[in-house]
Amino acid sequence: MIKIVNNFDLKGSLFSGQCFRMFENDGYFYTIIKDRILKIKEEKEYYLIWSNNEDNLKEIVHNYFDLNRDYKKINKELVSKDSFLKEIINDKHRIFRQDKVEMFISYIISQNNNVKRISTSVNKLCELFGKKIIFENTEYYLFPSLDKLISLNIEDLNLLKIGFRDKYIVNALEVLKKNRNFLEELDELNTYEAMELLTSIKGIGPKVASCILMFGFSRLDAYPIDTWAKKYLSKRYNISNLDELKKRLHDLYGDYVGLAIQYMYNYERNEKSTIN
DNA sequence: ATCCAGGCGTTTA
DNA sequence: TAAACGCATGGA
Repeated sequence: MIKIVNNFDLKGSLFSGQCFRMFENDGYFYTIIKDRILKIKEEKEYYLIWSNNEDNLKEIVHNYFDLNRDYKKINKELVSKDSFLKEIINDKHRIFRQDKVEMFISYIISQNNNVKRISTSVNKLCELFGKKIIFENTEYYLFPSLDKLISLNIEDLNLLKIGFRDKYIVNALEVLKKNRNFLEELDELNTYEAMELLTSIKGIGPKVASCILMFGFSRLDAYPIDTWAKKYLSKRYNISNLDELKKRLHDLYGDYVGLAIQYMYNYERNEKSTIN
């Protein structure tokens, strides 16, 4: 068991819709970092964390939850540029640094979909094709390995019941099959170039590409504008020309435009909160 | 029953 | 070239 300081909003960040394999059970939060199952207990001043592999766990957890970044400072900067953000920013929200392959696949599934069903589908993918792990007498399934993923065909993916998205995944996996280092190489590009490359893949549009970069590559200058963020933005801007709006947002918020948009998303989605 | 969900690709006017 | 439309599925 390790202890980390409770100075961020684990629950809110976990269930904000950025990750899909989290759950809460019997007073504990669970999430999975690659091959490690995390079981987390929230206490007043600390989070207590157990895992099937606790080697170097503290560092891995700090990295995953992005605890080394000074969000308070960034937020102060954002508010100084746009006082409207004051009522919607959250100094305790964190953008997790998740697995690139997992984000690549998960956010293709996310399109025209809701968080609950995305979660069900991603978990199903893991149960069908991922490695089983036993932790504290309970079974968990890891996200499938790259080898396993690129071996999957359309019939395999049909089992997920994700409709038209299955063929997009097969197509995207073709890219990884041709170049297993595609995502690592993508990390060498700037966000604009990475967007261009990702959206050149059939089935990956600007929204999905932004989320992959934001949550898999920690690019806070991406533009994850979904239906919720649009609802917020439509109150202040004419969103009929999305590219023009993105330019204005970047001018306003700079390299943290994605984080600013994330606050809008959280605010709008939580306001309507129907546990979706 | 109709609408919508962390949209995208294709067709149409 | 922008707007409209179809797409699979399931929950509200």
